[in-house]
Formats: sequence, C-alpha cells, structure tokens
Amino acid sequence: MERYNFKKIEKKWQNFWAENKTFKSVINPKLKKFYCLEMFPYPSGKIHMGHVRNYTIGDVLSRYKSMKGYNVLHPMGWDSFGMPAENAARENNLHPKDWTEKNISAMKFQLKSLGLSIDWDREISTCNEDYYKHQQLFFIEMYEKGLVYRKENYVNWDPIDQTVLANEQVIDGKGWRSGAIVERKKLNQWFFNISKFSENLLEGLNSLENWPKKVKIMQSNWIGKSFGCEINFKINGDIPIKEIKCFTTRPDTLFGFSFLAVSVDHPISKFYEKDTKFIKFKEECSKTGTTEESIAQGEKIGFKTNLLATNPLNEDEKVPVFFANFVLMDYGFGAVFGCPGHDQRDLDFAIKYNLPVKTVVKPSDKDENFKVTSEAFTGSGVIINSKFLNGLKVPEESIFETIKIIEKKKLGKKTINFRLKDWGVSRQRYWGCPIPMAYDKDGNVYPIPKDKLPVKLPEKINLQAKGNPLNYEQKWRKVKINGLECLRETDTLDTFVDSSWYFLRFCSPYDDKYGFNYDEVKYWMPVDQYIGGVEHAILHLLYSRFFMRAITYKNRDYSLSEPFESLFTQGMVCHETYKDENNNWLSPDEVETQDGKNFFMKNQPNNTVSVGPPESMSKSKKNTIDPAKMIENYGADAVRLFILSDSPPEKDVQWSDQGMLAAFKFIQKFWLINTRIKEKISTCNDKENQEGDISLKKFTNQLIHKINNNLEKFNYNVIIANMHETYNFLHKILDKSLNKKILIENYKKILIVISPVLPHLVSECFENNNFNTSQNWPSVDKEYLEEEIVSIVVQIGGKKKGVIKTKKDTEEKTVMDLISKEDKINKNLKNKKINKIFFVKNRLINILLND
RNA sequence: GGGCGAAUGGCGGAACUGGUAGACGCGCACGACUCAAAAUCGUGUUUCGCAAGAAGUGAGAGUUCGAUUCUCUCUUCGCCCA
Repeated sequence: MERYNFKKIEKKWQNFWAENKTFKSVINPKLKKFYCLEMFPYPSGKIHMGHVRNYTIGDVLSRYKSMKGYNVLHPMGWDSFGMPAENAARENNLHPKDWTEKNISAMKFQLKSLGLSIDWDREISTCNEDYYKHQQLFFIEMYEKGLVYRKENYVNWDPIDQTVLANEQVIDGKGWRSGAIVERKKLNQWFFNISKFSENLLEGLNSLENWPKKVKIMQSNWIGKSFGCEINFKINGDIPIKEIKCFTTRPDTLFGFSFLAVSVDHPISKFYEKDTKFIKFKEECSKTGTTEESIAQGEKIGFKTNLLATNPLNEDEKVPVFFANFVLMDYGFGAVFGCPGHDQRDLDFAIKYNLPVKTVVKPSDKDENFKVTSEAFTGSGVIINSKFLNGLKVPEESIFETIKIIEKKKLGKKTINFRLKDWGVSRQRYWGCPIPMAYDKDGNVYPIPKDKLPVKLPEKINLQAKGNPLNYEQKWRKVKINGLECLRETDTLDTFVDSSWYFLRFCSPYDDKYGFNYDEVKYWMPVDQYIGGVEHAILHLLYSRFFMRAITYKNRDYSLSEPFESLFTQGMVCHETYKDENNNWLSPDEVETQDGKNFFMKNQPNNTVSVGPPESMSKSKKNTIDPAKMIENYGADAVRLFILSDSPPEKDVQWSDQGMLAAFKFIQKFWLINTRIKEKISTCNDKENQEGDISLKKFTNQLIHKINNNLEKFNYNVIIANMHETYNFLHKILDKSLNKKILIENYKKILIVISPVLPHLVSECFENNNFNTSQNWPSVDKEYLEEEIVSIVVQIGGKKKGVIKTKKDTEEKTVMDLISKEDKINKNLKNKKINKIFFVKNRLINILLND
C-alpha cells in the first residue's frame, strides 16, 4: 500500500490553489460577505509557531465559512516598517528595503507551505510607497480636521536606540528593546488627538459584544475615566499668581491637606527659571521616566517654594507649595493637593519633607482615635476630623457631598478626567512613513500640498549616522511650498499608525487615488472576525478604533466607527526551557533524553541539562521550534493538526514532540483508511438496509452537528478529538456490510467537515475517489441526531446505582418496572419505602427512600 | 494593593441550558506480528479493593432530589493595571 507522500501531495494542491486562484475574493452583492483577518506579521525573516497557530485558526474559520456559502475575504500583508530592519541593515550593511523584501519573500514562501486559503492578490506591505502615500494623505486630512497637532512634550528617551519610546515600550524603567535606562527629554512631537474620543472609545466598548470581556476591561482601564472635582486653591506669596487649579478624585479628604504639589512644567515655574537651585532640581526630575510605573516606584523628590496655599474648606489653614517629580503636567492640571493620610505617594513625600499627616478617614470597625502612621489608608470607612464632613460614608456619600459643598461655595466644580493621553506619533527613525510636513526658517508649520504627495523616503542614506539618518539628508529636506523655502520634517510615524488602517487597505489594495474605496469598504467592512495575540489588546486595537473614528470624523460619506466586529485572542505557544551547567540557554535541538526525566546535551551524556517550566517561545530563551522544519518533516496538515489539538485556542499550548508525531501518524492512518474505503466502495452493492447503514448515517450526522458547534465556539481542540473519533468509527464500520450509495454520500460529508483542518489530505482523498469537487458544507439531518434507545441513569438517594437501556420517551412507570427486573439495582429497593421519585425523561431517575 | 481568569487521572485536556465525570490524544502496561527492534494492530489504564463496593473535579461551607457546572469564604497559579 502506498504511503501518503505529503511533500508531493501538499505541493500539488498548493499549486492548484494558486493557479486556479481558488481564494480570490471579488465583491458579490448577492452573497453574504465574511471578512476574516489575522494580525499581519512583521517580516522578521521566518515564521514562528505563534504565526502558525494564529493563521491556522483563521484558515480553519475561513475555509469553513467559505464552504458555508459566504463570500470570504482572507487577506495577508506585512507590517514592514520598524526598527529591526534599520538595525539589521546597519549591522549587515544592507538597505532596510532589501532586507525587508528578502524577508517577505522567505516568509511568504513559508506561509504558502502551510496551505493557507489566502487571497494573495491583495497582499500589501506598509513600507511600500503605494501604501504609505495614502497614510500621508490621511495625516494631512486629520491635520485639517484638527486631529493632529504639534507640541513640545516630555518623552521617554532611549539613549542607546536614540529614539522616543511609547509608555508601554518602557518596562521597569528600561527600554523594551535596548534595556537602557530611559530618560525624560523634551522634544517637539506630532500628536494624534486620540483623547478627543476618550468618552466615545469607552462607550463604543459596550457595542462590541463579540470581544473578550478581558480585552474590553483592559481598554476601559487604559482609557481610565475618573470622576472627581477641580478645586481652586488661593495662593499667597511673592509671585503674581493668586490661584492654582487642581484635579482630585478625593475632594472628601480635603481636611487632610498638608501640601500642594505642582509639576515642574506648571505655568508658575516660569517665576523660578532663574533660581539655580530650581534648575538643578528640574534636571534631577528628568532622570525619572514618565510612566506611571516609574513615578510610583521612583523616589519622590520636591522643591519647596515660599508660596502658601489655603485650604478652601478651612481658610485658616495654609500649607506649603512644592514642585514635585511625581506630578505630571498632562494629567489633571499639573497640580495635586497632598493628603498624606490617604494616598501612599503623598505619605512617602510627607515623611521625607517632614510634613504633617492628618487622618480624616477611619475604617468602619475602628474608633475616632484611628491614626495613619506608615501606611496610608485608602479603603472605605467614615470621615473624621473634618468638621462639617464628619460622619459621611466613604466613598459612597463623601465624594458626592463634598463636591456639592465646593460647588455651592464656588470653589470648584465636578469634573470628569481621563487617563488616556494623546498619541505621540513622532519617531526619530529612517525606516518609517515620513511625516508630510515642513517648516520655514521661522519654524512655521506647512503641510506638504496634497498634489506633491507622496513624500518618498530617500533611498540612499547613511545608516551609520547617529540618531535619525534623515537629519543628514540636506538635499531631501529642502522643499518649496508656495514659493517658500522650507525644510521637511525628518521624524517618521510610529509603526502603530501603519497597522491602524491596513484592514481598510485590504478592501481596495489597488486604489491609486485614495487609501480605500468607499463602495469596497462598505461591502467588506467591518472585519467579521479578527484574530491575534492578546498582547495587542490595548494599543493596536485602541489605535485602530481611534483611526476609524478619525477617518469618519466630519465625514458624511461614511459612518462606521468600530473596525472589528468580533475579536478572538489566541494563547501563546510554549516550550520547556533548557540550561547547561553554566546557565546558558540551550535549544531543544541541543538536548536529549532517554527516559523523559533526565536531560543531557546531545551526544554528551555526562553534561546534564536542567529543565525549566514551559514558557512562551522566544529567541532569547532559545526554546523555539522552527515551523519550517516541522513542515518539512511532517507536512503542513500534520502541523496544522497538532497546533490545534492540544489546547483550546484561547489558552497557551505546550509544544510536544510526541504530539507532533501523533498528528503525523494520524494523517498517515487516515490515508490508509481512505484506501480501505475506496476498496470497500468498489466491492459493496446497492442492497438496502445493510448492517452498518444506519449507524454510519447516525455517526455522520452527529459528527456534522458536533463540528458545527465546535467551529462556532472556537473549540478547535475538540474538533481534533472528533476527528480521532471519526477514524476509530470508520475503522470499525468497514467490517460491516454497507450500501454503496450511503457509504459514498456519508464519506464525502465526513471528508468535507474535516477539510478545514486538513485541506491537502482531504483534497487528495476527494480526487483519489473521483468525487466531484464541489465542497459545500453538509447540513445535519436531525432525524439521525437522536437515539431510539436511550440510557437512563438510576440513582437511589442521589447516588448512581446503575444504567437502564430502554426506548426513547419511556414513561416513569415503565422505567420503574424495568428497575424491578434488574436485580442489581432492585436489591437496594427491597423492603424500603419510596418517598419521592425525580424523573427526567430519557436521562435519569432518582429514587428517594424513607430511612 | 485593585481588576480579570484559572485549578479535573502520570500529562494535555473533554463534559450542551445543573442530570452516567475523565471524551479524544499522549504516556504507560500486557498481548499479536518479528530472529530482534522499530512501525503497525489488539486489550487495559482516576484511586483504594481479589471482589462486592466505596471515594473522587484545589480546600471548606451553602442552595438542590442531584453541583466540575450556581452562591459565599479561603489557598495556589496566571494575566493586566498600579
């Protein structure tokens, strides 16, 4: 018998799909569309197991929907701008474009070898001028609509990479890529006014019913709507400022006021610019990063002014005003009132500068003598030591009541504040989309006229230059706008901008005039199913949601605001980690074991290896498995089968060599059974009501029913189990006599429902049996879903005592008669009085006895 | 510290709206084939017990005729925010 030659067969079908453009998607208003999108990859040069998992999940869904009659759009592209290209280019003396293109072609080859049902005619790459020129137009449109602005701002500066980092790129105060300690630096930056949509982005989450709850909560926390109060504090001192405005969420602790802290960038700082001590302090502050985390963990330092602030609820009380490093100008009004008793940060500061700590809230179970000492009390309780506020319940009454009083006394007003800050999009990098702006010699800003777009990246550049290579391109920088000599902006856009609208571009990849075509977007959008890693839960998804709003803002033609109808976040692919005796990471290829417990280095049984717990595959820990090798050794279908088999897709999955092998064996076994079925078809006859007919029909229909359910719910691991059951069933049914027509009909259906996972194998089985190629998803014949003989569980006092097989819909009385004939069960009932019987038709009978 | 989620055999994991816990796979054991091994096929595999039977879904309570599933408390782990 011929072995299944996956190399030959998979190649054959991949070529067939490519030549016939099987997955080409064309608008057809008569058909319901289904836009299936997986997060597009960064072209690093090789696909990794995470990609395999992501794209296999999407492929199974796409193939299923397509057989169900949907007009499926399933595109793929490349998130191809970004630092790695520039770094690699610098190291290898290769142009980033060449490096990127080489990687794309290698990865495209690998993705094709997975047998994905992708419409490659829609392939896009964000580093292509064809793509980024539209992005530049969007930028200018947004500028015209007032959604883009420039301001001087502190940034997280990575001194090694010489670039600005987003807050989330700063981990433990260090750059996520370089590991350098991040500094604060003031730069002129371009910003997208994402905070304009804070409320709308938050509200929009409610409409996203098919997004994981977890992701919505994370976004909601990120937007961080807080309810509070702005308060005007009267200032006494030697500067011409009489009032400072603060935002607080805890106005109810105002009697605990012991200092006022303002940002070093607060408007009052201009009165201290000549003070050398203040200048020194300001420098000191720039050493702390700008993230909330670094501020919370870093040392709190302050600079005392000779100003005094008055407590608005207690005019006799005057407290000092400090500049402090933990107050940021872009949160609230760059000023906070310090209440050490009930805020840990304020307490740390108060202890350091010897300021009074007043306790104004006590826990409900403590008395009035409760005092805060080393730990601020932030829990719920009751207001104390606060005159007319005393006795208010914290927080349900206190905040609301205090705001009422403050508003009545005209000292401030109720305010909503958001944590979400505007999106700084400037990057001091070559390999990105040029920002289409320019400046005259006085620094006035001019957008590049639309008819002069695109601003192309200069091709020849010196990558060895420090900082942004574009700064050195004098010729490129010069541009004439309305006859005026200007210099171009040299910053490029954050690559998150590129990925904030690529899903629109897939709808119209060839439109030359605009980034997308309205009719095409109207047909295909929104994305019906978006699939990707949970690590993008906040930024990429939030930015994309913002971008849709920015495009549709002041745009009467188009009203869609949510780009992704449903979201699925897949888990990571994990592997054990290995270390040698010197604590160096080892890759799985370098390690061997005989018993599965003791590991040693390959061919070196004396060098033992320590095994760490499974962790997400990463190059740095060397615990990666190369998908290309696995496809080479076992075939795409086997890899697809394994990557789905061991865990539900939303959870992490552990790589297992044995699991991979088992998947490979399954493919081989299935091919053998296909051969047996083919023989059976050629030998069996047309006689009706043969031995196995009914059970084959039943199995097939139950299988379709199960796979339908499991596909809809993303229980893809259970589908693999269903496929094993199918094999086991077929293996047995072939020993029985079967009607030829019934066998063919049901086997076809079985092949179709397993084809989303194993497209090559199933195509080959179809051809091998000369089945016609139309593969419509089979419907379930409900007649065969229910069994006419059911098992009824017999419980006595809630404990299972046995099972009775009887006809469907048997009544309670008959079941009791049957029980009385079953000695094994009935002996429990002898000489006992029955108290009550619970009977669930076709399922269970529970008999309660009198003790 | 706050939020969210998870915990089921030796392992990964199943279990529809509360109704036979452990599907399916891995591993393991035994058997067949073989000079032998691999591959393949067959049988078994929650625990205790020869068996009858009993216990059993992180721990403890509660609701219920009946709880892996619902409620509360706790423990451990993971993720996110601080």
